[in-house]
Order: sequence, then C-alpha cells, then structure tokens
Amino acid sequence: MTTTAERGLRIAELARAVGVPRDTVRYYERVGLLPPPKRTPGGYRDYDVGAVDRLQFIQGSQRLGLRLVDIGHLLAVRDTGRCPCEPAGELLRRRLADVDAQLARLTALRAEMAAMAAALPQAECPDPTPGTWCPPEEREVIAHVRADMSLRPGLDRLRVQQRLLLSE
Amino acid sequence: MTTTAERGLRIAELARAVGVPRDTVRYYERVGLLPPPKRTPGGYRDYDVGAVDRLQFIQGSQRLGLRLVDIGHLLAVRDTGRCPCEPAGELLRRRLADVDAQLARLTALRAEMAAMAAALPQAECPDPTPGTWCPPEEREVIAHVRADMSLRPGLDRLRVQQRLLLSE
DNA sequence: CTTGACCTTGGACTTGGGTCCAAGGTGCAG
DNA sequence: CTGCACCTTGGACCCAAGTCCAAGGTCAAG
Repeated sequence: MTTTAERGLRIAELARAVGVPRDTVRYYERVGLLPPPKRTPGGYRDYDVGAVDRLQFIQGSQRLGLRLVDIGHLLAVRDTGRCPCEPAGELLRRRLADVDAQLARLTALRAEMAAMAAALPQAECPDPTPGTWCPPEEREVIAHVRADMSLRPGLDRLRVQQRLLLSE
Repeated sequence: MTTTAERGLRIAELARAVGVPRDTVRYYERVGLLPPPKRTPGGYRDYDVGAVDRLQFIQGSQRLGLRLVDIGHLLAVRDTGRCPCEPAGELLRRRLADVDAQLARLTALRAEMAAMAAALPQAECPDPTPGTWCPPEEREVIAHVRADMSLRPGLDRLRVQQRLLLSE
C-alpha cells in the first residue's frame, strides 16, 4: 500500500494559498461555506487540496459581486451535482441587470459631480456667508445642483452605492 | 416688538419635511451633523427652518456618495464661512476619480459576467460531477473565468463594491 | 381632568463580513 | 525536555448608518 496517508493542509497553509486570513477560513466554516474538514488526532483542521479550489471559488464569486449567502447556494448546487447552469445563469443574469443599473446610476452621478466640480471656482473666491454655500454667482449653480440633489426621489439602492464610493 | 416667538418645528415635522425617520434626525444630532437645536420649556427639540435646509443638504450629499463623516467636514466649512470651494472641490475631485475607477471596474465586471452567462448552456445540459462545475466543454470556459477571478490581485476596494452589487 | 398624540432618554439591536483575543493544547526541532 | 510556532475554542468587537424599544414626560383638545 503506497497510500501514504499524507497530511493535508493546515489552516494557515490553506489561508496562505488563497491569500485570506486564517480567521476568514474559520469564519467561512462557521457560516457553512466550507465543510468542516477532517481533523488530525490533535484536533487540527486538516484540509485537502479541494479546499483551495473551493476557497478560490468563493473569492472569485465575491469579486463578481455575490454575497456569501448566494455563494452558498451556488456551492450547494455544485456539491449536489445537479446542473448548476440554470440557477447559476439565473443568478448571473440578475446580477448583470444590477450591474447595468449600477453603471447607469454611476454614469449619471459622474456627470452630476463633474458639473458641480466645474461650477466651483478655481482658486480665489471671496468667503461666503456662513450657513450658505459659496458667494452669490456660484450660489445659483450650487443651488441648482442642490435642488437636484435633494429633490430626486429616494432611490434607496443608492444608499448601498454610497458606501462603495467612499473607501477614503 | 413684533418678535412673535414663533414655535419652530418639532422633530416629527422636520423629519416629515425631508422624508426621513425621526430617529435618523436624532442620530444625525448624536453624530454631530445637526447642531443641538433649541429646546421648548418642556424639553422638546425646537428646530428653525434652516434645519430643513441642512438636512436636505445631508440627504443630497449622501446621494452623491459621500459618507456622513465627509458630509460633516463639508458642513463644518460651510458653517465656518471659510471658502468651501477649495475643500469641496478637493473632495469632489477625489470622489470623481473614485467614481471613474469604479466605472472602469464595473465595466470590466460586466464584461466578465456577460462572458460567464454566455458560456452557460441554455437549458438541458448533463449534470456535472459533484464538486466540479458544469460538464467538460463548458468547464474550460468556466475554468478560465474562474482562474481570472481568482488570480486577479487583491483589489480590496472591490470588497466594497460587492456589497453594493447585492441589494437582492 | 383625562385622553391621546407626541416627545424625551439611553441603550440595545440590525446587516455583512469579518477580525481579534485569551487561555489553553499540539507538534516538532534542538 | 524545552522552546517555540502553530493550532483550538467561544465570544467579543469592528464598521456604517441607522432602527427599535421601554419608561416616562409634555401638550393640546374636549
């Protein structure tokens, strides 16, 4: 028997292999994305190479904008061996629509911001009165933009978008 | 003296005026976006009409993708009366760059997702083996996309973007 | 005066995806 | 055998931007 019961990956090795923190791997296990691995006699997690694949899949799916729960669904169908194309396609198509909507919103946003930026004077402008915004001439432009800003109906989705724009 | 000490807005009135929950107004006060208003003898918050303006400004800025902290900075310069054009312009230009970067990423993402979706067969496809993903022919395409997905260097910014794509 | 709508507060809870910690166990080289 | 790196666990904490709650106070109408 040459079945050398080769020792799989320890958690740090797996984590390093895909470039995530160890805690994240444990977290994925906690939330059910990674099945509980075999354990060494001492209780250490003992992953086989498939785990690298799975973890990479999770990472990739995340980059495609899927939430962990959705990735979980995807993994579930992948695991059962039923054709994943239907649900995966469904998911992808929905996300694609989202991305398109997002692109449209971002494009509009970009135009708006560019307009605002253009409206702001280059350098020396007299200090405005507190509580207002920019001296008279500019004020009209800004007021326009502002009205535009405040009157637009509540696209709650945008809330989500803002978070992303931010990053610092 | 015709200074009729007219009663300002109660919190619910202010909130209704701009279409936010009462709690949000209090929250903004807690985090320093709204100054603590006058109080009625009974301790009720007593807002003047300027608060509507300020709250609308906050809402508008949020729609432009600013975080509350950033909006706070903006409001601070607005309040001090120093020319806001410089910092505001700075902020706007940075955000604009972010939006551009985001647009680029989203566009790439869209292409990638479209490719994936196109690669998925329409309907009847043989069930794949568990743990893999789609039958052989498609598998290559997917594998390619997947490699692309997993090998791309860690643009951590994307993490933020994902959140946004999600909405459900 | 009573009723009911409104207001006050501090604090806890939410979502999503982690991240960190302390106390203690394991594995292996020297 | 010692030392050290690594592992285990449960649980607490983080961010953002709220949201909800209970216990109690206020105000205006009837």
